[in-house]
Amino acid sequence: MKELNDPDLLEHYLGAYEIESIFNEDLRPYLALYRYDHGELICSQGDPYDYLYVLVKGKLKIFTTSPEGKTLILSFKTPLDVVGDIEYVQNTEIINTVEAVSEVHMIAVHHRYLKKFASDHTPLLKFLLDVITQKFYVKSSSLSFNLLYPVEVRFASYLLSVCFDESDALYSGKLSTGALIDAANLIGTSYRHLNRVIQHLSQEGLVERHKGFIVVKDRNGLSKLANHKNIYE
Amino acid sequence: MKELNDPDLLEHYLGAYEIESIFNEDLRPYLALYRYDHGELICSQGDPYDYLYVLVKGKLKIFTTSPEGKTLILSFKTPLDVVGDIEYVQNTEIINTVEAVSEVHMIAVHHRYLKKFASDHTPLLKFLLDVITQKFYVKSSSLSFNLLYPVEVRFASYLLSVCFDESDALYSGKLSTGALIDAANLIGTSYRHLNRVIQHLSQEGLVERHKGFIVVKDRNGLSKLANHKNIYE
DNA sequence: TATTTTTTAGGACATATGTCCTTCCCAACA
DNA sequence: TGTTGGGAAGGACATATGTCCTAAAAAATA
Repeated sequence: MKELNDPDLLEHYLGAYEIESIFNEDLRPYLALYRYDHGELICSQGDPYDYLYVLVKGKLKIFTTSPEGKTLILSFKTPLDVVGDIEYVQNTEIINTVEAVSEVHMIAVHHRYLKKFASDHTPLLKFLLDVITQKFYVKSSSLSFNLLYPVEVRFASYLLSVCFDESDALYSGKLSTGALIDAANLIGTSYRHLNRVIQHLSQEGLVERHKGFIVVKDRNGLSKLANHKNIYE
Repeated sequence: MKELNDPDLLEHYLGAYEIESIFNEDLRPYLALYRYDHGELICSQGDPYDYLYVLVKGKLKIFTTSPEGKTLILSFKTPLDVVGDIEYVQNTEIINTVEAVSEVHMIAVHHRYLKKFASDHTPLLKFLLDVITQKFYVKSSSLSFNLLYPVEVRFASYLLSVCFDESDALYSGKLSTGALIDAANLIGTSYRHLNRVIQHLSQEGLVERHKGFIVVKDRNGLSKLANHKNIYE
C-alpha cells in the first residue's frame, strides 16, 4: 500500500464520479488517496474498523473465510463502489476480507472524521443509502439464485457476466483457466465440481476448452440456461 | 386489510418504538395504521411500489417465488422492522412478497409524501441506513452460511432460532409439524430432504419426533452442530 | 360408521456435489 | 537432455439433495 500525494488526481476522481458533494468542505483535508497492487489486502475480516474507502480505480475481490478454512468469494467490485460502509454505519469490525485484484486506487477517510464532520451530511447519507440498498439487492438476488439453482446454471450466469465485460481485457468470451478457482469459490462450489460442469457444458456445445482458457461458443444457449439472469454483475 | 382509525394507538406505537423523530411534523398527517390478518398479503413481488411500512405488531413472512414456481422464504420479521425501504430508496417495484403470519399492525406512509416531506430528513435517513445495513448483514451471513454448510447444519441453526424465542407461544423447544414446510422453504431445501435430516438428528438424539411436532432434546448438541451460529434470528 | 381427503413420513431412485487421489502436461531448472 | 515441480483435468467413491411415488395415519365428510 502506498499513499498517493496527488491532490489533482484526487480532485479528478471526485469530479469524474460526481462525488464532490458527498464529502463536505470540513472533510476534504482528511481525504487520502491510496494505491494497492495486485494481491494486496486492503483489510481482513475481524480487523478493527478504521476507514471508509471509495473505490475509484481497479478491481477488488471481497471474500470470507470460514472457520473450516473454506474461501467464499462474495463479490468482485469495480468503480464506483464503497468498502467499509456497513461497518461505518453499524460500527462493527471488518466483516469480509478485501483484496486488490489489479492496481487499485481508493479514496480513504478515517471514520473519526466522518463521524465528526459528516454524520448528518445529507448527501453522504443518501449516497450510502443508495450504495447499500444496491448491495442488498444484489445479495438478496444472489441468495435466492444460489439456493434455487444448481452450479451449472450459476456458472452459466457467471460466465456471461464476466466474459462479456467491455471494460475488461478478456471480454472476448474467454475465461482463463487460472480464474476457475476463483469462479468456483464465487459460486460456492468446489474446483472439482466446476470442472465437471464445464465438461458437461462442453459436451452440449456451449463452451469449449482450449489450452489456458475456456471460451463461450453459444452465448444464447448459456443465457437460456441461466434463465436470462445475470446475478454476478 | 383494514385501516385502524386510532390515533392513540398510532401514537402509542410511535412512542413505544421511539420512532417519533423519524417522521417529522409535515409527515404526521399522512401516517396510517393498517391491520392485516393471518394469511393476508401486504404486497406481492412485481407490484408497483406505493407505501413504506413499519411493522409494529405481529409477524411477517417474506418470500419469493421463482419462475419455476418454487417458494423460497427469505425471512420472518417481527417488530420493529421496515418493509418497502429498499424499494423506496431505489424507486423500484416490489421485490418480494410479504404475508401476515399472525395479526399484524403496520404504520404506512405513501412514498409520495415521504419524498415530498422527508427526502432530506436526517433522522429518517439514518433510521433507514441502520435498518438496511442490518438487513444486508443478515442477508450476507445467510448467503455464506447457505453456501458453506449442508441442510443439517442450517436446520440446526434454524431450530435454535425459532424454538427458543421467548416472545412466541411455542418457545419451549418445539416445532409444529405444519411448520416444517415453511422451514424447508426457508433454508432452501425440499420437504422430503428435511424429513431425512430430522430422522438423522433424531437418531443422534438431538431432537425427537412426537405426534404433531418435533422437540429439541439436546440444545447444546444442536448449537455445536450449527457452529454456534444463529443466522435466522 | 364407512368413505374420502388431507397430512405426514418415508422408500426408491436419480442427480448434484464433495473429497481424495492420480495422471498428464508443460515449464523451470540442474 | 533429463529432472522436478506445479498446474490442470479428471477417475473413483462417498455424501447431499431432489423428484416421484407410496403407505400409514389423521381429519373431514357422507
